[in-house]
Parts: sequence; structure tokens; C-alpha cells
Amino acid sequence: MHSFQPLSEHDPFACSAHDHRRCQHDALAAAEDACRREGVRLTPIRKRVLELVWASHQPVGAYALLEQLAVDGHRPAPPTVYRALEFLLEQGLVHRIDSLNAFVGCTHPGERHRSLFLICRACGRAQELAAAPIEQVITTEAQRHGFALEKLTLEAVGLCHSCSGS
Amino acid sequence: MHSFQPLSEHDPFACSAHDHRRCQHDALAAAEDACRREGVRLTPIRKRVLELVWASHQPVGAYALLEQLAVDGHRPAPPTVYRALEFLLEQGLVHRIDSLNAFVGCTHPGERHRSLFLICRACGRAQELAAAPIEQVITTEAQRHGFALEKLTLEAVGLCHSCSGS
DNA sequence: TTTGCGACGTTACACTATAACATCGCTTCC
DNA sequence: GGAAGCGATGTTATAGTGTAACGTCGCAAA
Repeated sequence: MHSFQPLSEHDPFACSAHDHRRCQHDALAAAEDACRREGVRLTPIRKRVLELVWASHQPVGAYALLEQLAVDGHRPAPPTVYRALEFLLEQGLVHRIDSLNAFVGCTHPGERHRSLFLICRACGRAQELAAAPIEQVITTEAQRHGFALEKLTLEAVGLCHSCSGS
Repeated sequence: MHSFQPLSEHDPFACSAHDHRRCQHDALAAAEDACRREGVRLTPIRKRVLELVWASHQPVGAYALLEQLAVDGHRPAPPTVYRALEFLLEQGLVHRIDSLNAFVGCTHPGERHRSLFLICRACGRAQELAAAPIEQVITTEAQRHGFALEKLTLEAVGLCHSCSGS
């Protein structure tokens, strides 16, 4: 078993310039570790859903996942995949992109963090960035209004460096 | 006709402490002005939808609007209200809250701006804040990754000062 | 062996959104 | 005046997203 490479500095927009099987493999290995540490079960379905989410860096919808699962021969109903996604969300293994109704693998599982997503409207890929500095500004601003912040949705849509032609 | 009071400093979480009819009235007056300036038509349906959106400071779903319209006797089909909302979005008179699939009146119509929304999970109200400082941080961060930012979704969920008991 | 529980299966449905085409009223232009 | 064009709305149907409720199954603890 090779040492797990934290996915932090990965650029999903560097299209063909990266070995994506490595991303997927590392993410699954990290998930196994995380679930073992937490004492929760990464069942075959949950693992398969996570694997499918990590099939690309493009956020993927629940029904697209269902179609992929159908290819395996399973043909589960919607609740099955939603339950798997709920589990993965709770364990911090995937994120939900509200503006797309879609899900994407978390690049920092295990670390407590908030994220900012850069979503390319051309290639559909999303990059997760640590939102710590922004979080600080927003928390302060919220407090100024007596607001106790719990959840944060930070999503930017635009063009990535590959798609803007530069 | 009384002078239009910019809605900027209004606190929607100050529950009963404000005359909400005033909010609604001012928003409609501002919308009339904005549409006249832009040379677009604030038709009866569009105006009514805007009025309903401004019936509270709680983001409201498209189907809830449909139900309200039905009370008037209209009973329009979904496309009618979605078209009205699309128009209001284009004119910058309402915002869509992605994390809620809901719509809320814009408190700064006419001004070019990005917004951060504070959404109380207890009372359901939302406050719109100018996101200029945060936008600056995010734009810079995006540029550092070669990402050309176009749209921004900034939504914070938590407890407002009224609901947290303070 | 029984009991409890977590995970998954299954059915049915609720909620959100849009495509496609019809109609209607208004303006423009000959 | 009549035809053409166009924006707004009506209408029908359907696509896409998400969940409630209940049943089943297997495993572990008592």
C-alpha cells in the first residue's frame, strides 16, 4: 500500500495532464481509512457510489449515479443512492453543490474545513479550495449582525484556465 | 408619492419591529421605476409575483407562489410563475437562493452588486448583505487559479439574533 | 433463540423546473 | 385596413430532483 498523497494541490482543470485513476484510487483509500477510524461501515454500495462520484472532477447528479449503478446490473431505486450520498456527506467524503444539485468528491476528507468551489461552466469540472480566509471575513460579518453561522455555501461559476483558452 | 427610502440598512430579523407593508410598497415602487428606466414591462402578473415574493423576508418557492396566485382566482400553470421569476431575476428585482430552491426580493435593485445571504434556519428569514469585500477576496483567489469568475453563490445558514434568543 | 439494529429494497409520491406549442393583443409597415 | 412580427401568457405534457413509509434481511449481542 503506497503512502496516501493528500489531494490538496491538485488542479482538476489540468485536463488530461493528470492520472485521474490515481485521484480515484487515493480517494477510495482515504475513505476506507476514514471509515475505519470512525467505526462506520463503507459498504459495497457506499463505496461504489463514492467511486462513481470520483469517476471525474465533474459534480454528478444523483440520477446520473443511478444510471451508472444500473450498468453494474443493480438497478437500485432513488432512495438507495440518496442514502449512500447522505452517508458520504455525513462522513465528509463528498460535498453537495447546491447550485448544480450535484455531488463531488471531497479533496480533504478528515480535515475540518469549509470549501469554496470554482465551477467551470464549459467543462463542468469543479475545484475545491480551502475557504478559511473567506470564512473568517464572513463569520465576522455575520457576527456583526448577530447571526450565528453554521453552514456555508460558497460556489463560483465561470471559466477555468483550460476552457478560457489561455 | 413619498420619497423612496433605500432598503439598505433594513434588518429583516427584527421581527415585528418593522412595518413590513412599507418594505413591500417601497420594493414595488422601486421596481416600477427600474422597469420604466429599462424600458421593460412590469405586467400585472410580474408585479403580483414580486408583491408575493415581498410578502415576507422569507425566501419563497415557486409553487408556494403558484398557490398564492390561485387565491386570486388565476390558477396559472408553473411556466407562468417561472417566467415571471425569470424576468424579475433578469431585472435584478429578486434573487434565487440556491440552497433553498427559493426566491427573495432584492434589497438593492438597480445597483450592480453581489450578495451574501444570511438565512435563519429557525424563522426562515433571509438578510441580504453587500458582498463586495468577500467578492474581492474570492476574485483574487480565483484569478490565482486562472479562473474567470462570472457568477457567485454566497449563502450562510445559521441562527439569527432573534432566534438565538439573544 | 430471541431481540435489536443498521443497511438496503420497494413502492409511492412530493416537489422543482422546463419543453413545446397555442393563443392573444399590440405595434409596425406596406 | 390588412398582414406580419413579436412579446406575453395559456396549456399540456413531461423531465429532473428528492423523500416518506414500510418491508426484508443479516448480523451481533443478550
